[in-house]
Amino acid sequence: VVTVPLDDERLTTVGLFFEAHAGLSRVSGRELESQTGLSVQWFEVLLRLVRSPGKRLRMSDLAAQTTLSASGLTRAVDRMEAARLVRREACPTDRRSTYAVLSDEGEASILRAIPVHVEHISTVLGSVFDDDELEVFTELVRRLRDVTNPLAAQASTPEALA
Amino acid sequence: VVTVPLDDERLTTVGLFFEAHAGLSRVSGRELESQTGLSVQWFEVLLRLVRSPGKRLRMSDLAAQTTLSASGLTRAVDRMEAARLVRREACPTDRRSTYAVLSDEGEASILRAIPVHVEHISTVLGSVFDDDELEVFTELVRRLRDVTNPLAAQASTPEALA
DNA sequence: AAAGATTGAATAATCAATCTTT
DNA sequence: AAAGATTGATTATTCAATCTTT
Repeated sequence: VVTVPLDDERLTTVGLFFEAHAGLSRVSGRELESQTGLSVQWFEVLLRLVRSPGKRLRMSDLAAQTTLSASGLTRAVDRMEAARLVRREACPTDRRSTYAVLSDEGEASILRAIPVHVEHISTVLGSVFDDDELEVFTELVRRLRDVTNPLAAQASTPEALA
Repeated sequence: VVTVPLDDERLTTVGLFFEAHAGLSRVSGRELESQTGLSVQWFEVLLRLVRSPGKRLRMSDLAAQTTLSASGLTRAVDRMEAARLVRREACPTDRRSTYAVLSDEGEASILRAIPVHVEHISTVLGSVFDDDELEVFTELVRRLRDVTNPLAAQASTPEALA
């Protein structure tokens, strides 16, 4: 008798979710990298910065909004600074903090990359969902995000950007 | 005039999806690791094996079914073999192939871990979705998975398991 | 003491090259 | 030549420890 649920429904949901992520991540990462020279990670960072007031964000806030840890972000910003996409600036009001600031090159780069990426994911999502389904999917994913990743959720609320 | 869509709806969908994945992965990874000593990756591998006929899978098939690349899987199986959770066995019909085979310890380990993990993700999913929503979500995610990760999709069809 | 950021050391992931078998 | 698997070398990620500022 099988007493362990090898095929529990929620286990399946999570498994599919992880597989979908791995697939989408691989596919859109390849596309993005070949078309724009940006990795998914750099794209994420630059996108956060270009959307932020003053095109800057403190290192710790940027880490909270991406998939990177604090030290992971430090290293990533090192490399992006070497590539002239961002620069570091001291925070005048709290000398513990450092701002990552989008450079002109970084801005040009992300503004070039966004349409390419949007075009690609539109094709993918368009081939999977119709408009209503996309709306439902987005809403359900948003709720899952709010619960599992409250830091990211907080970063995108209007108050947090004030 | 802003000509680049910084807030395209599908870009938001994908962003939320990635944030949700990062959150769920972190949260359930921590829980799984602390409760069972298995990383998400090892859990995935063991789960695939325990579900497979003969509790074994060729290295290349196992790689296709997980988030690991071929060489990534080789390294992971090295470590899991050292931990006595799996062993390698030669394939009698094709000497290029190697089977990764679940050991008794590996089986005990995954059978212990599954209920813990199911319990945890049930709590999370249960706090986000009601039953109908979970069903809708699962179906939409499945379709996204089928398109973006056809290898994983293929692995779970009945024919592929025959 | 705690927050913010960084670093060193260890661990893991990836790419191309390699080896064997088909 | 191509498939299957592995290895070496490089790169990236993580953890704990460190340093400065609050």
